[in-house]
Amino acid sequence: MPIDFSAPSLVVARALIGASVFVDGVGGTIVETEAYDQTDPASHSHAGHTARNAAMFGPPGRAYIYRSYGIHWCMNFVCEPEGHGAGVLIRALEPTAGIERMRERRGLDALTLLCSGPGRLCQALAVTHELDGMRLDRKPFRVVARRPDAAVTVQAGVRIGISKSRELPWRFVLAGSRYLSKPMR
DNA sequence: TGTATGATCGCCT
DNA sequence: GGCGATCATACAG
Repeated sequence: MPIDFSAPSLVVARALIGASVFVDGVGGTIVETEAYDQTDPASHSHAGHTARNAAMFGPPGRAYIYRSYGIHWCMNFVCEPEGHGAGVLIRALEPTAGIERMRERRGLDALTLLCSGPGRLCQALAVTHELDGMRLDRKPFRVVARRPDAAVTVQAGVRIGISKSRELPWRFVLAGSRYLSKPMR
């Protein structure tokens, strides 16, 4: 069953734990996500439509990619019906495919540092603004839902690196994963 | 193991 | 002019 990206970002963020994402065949299992939507002061979409966040207000099932701190790229999957300004930030992967290419791009050997953080995983998967607004069901993307019978334990907690709406438990992780950007407290 | 800092882009006030 | 949905490095204890 494909993932229903027209669902609320909280539902999609939870459903994505244990799913997989690949860009040109390089990627792995999603182990950490965060939900954002227009009601949320921490979201880029909160203040409305701008050139940067346009993809968030477009159709669901596409990528929203933005530059973070002027240096890194971060990738979201757009959710909810078109115009709602919601998305899920992909924060960490467990690498499973194209690991040598990730190592070259990251200049690192340590498996746990290749994709454990939103900026790191974009560098490892060569994600840039060129993919902003692109459909997730077309090349170069491939998103594979977790198996319905998969035994995954999803843990919820507060999001990382934000100053507004800090208390909302909108971060989701695969319990016990070694590949998180930070351990769940 | 932790705290501090610089890099540097786009949007906002 | 200020501030991030970050990360790597430098240093202290």
